[in-house]
Amino acid sequence: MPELPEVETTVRLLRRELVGHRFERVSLKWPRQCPTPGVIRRELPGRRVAALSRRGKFILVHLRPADRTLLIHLRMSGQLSVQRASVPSDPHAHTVFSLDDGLELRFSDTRKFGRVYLVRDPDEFLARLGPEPLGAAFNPKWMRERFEGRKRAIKTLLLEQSIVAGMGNIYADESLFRAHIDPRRSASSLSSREIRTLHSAIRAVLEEAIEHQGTSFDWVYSGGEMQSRLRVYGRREQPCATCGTPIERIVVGQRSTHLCPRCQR
DNA sequence: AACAGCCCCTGGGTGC
DNA sequence: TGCACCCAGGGGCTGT
Repeated sequence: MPELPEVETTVRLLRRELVGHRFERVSLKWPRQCPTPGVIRRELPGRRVAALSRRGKFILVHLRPADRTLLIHLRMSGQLSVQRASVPSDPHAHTVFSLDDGLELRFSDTRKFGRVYLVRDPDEFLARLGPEPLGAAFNPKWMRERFEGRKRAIKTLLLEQSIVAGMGNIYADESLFRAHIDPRRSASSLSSREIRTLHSAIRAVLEEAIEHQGTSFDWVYSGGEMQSRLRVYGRREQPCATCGTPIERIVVGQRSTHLCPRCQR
């Protein structure tokens, strides 16, 4: 699913249900979902959930003892839920964590792109991620430095997790619309003023999306209301809310891209 | 280093 | 109705 706002929403919901519970067993039915199955089976049982957090699009399950951390990436279609073990499991729940009190943490993932890791040092594991877009380290100066000399489309760079952690296709399109910038523009062509505008737009869009619990789409993620506030994503041929020009859908860097050809330059 | 292109998967939608 | 084809929110890997 899931970009930063949807992952953040997931973390907030799971936090209430998971903190304090103890892992008892792990069932791994799709080997590629977990690159180190032996480590997880050996090290996870007996540990309790101390806290949950998010870094980019990764979910971090902090444990006690604290020398291991469970990391989950939902990729395209992953969903996490906490259920009673007696509730029938859905056929795509390839990874199931049995908890105390008869509960299960289920990782459903239709497209099987999601990943689960148990690591010693999450900071090291996530070292290549860029700054959090809502944190102080993500600022116009950082953006300007990263865009310098980069000829690729600005949209493509916004999707690079080493530049800004957690951006995805929906919110990249929405941010560029709100900044009035054409997603095909070379990153190095942006003026300082445009970078400042884009920086503000990214923050505003993500904050609004978190406030509305993210965007619900298809069968992958539900619960959010942000889809009704999107201005370009998924609105091909519908009139731009600002000028009435039909929204265009093009391909940039092999990703579907939505823009208003009149408002974005 | 930067970048284009391919690949991993499944299932829903569309057009013939 | 059946079926081939296209499409998808992510990201890692390859070769140039």
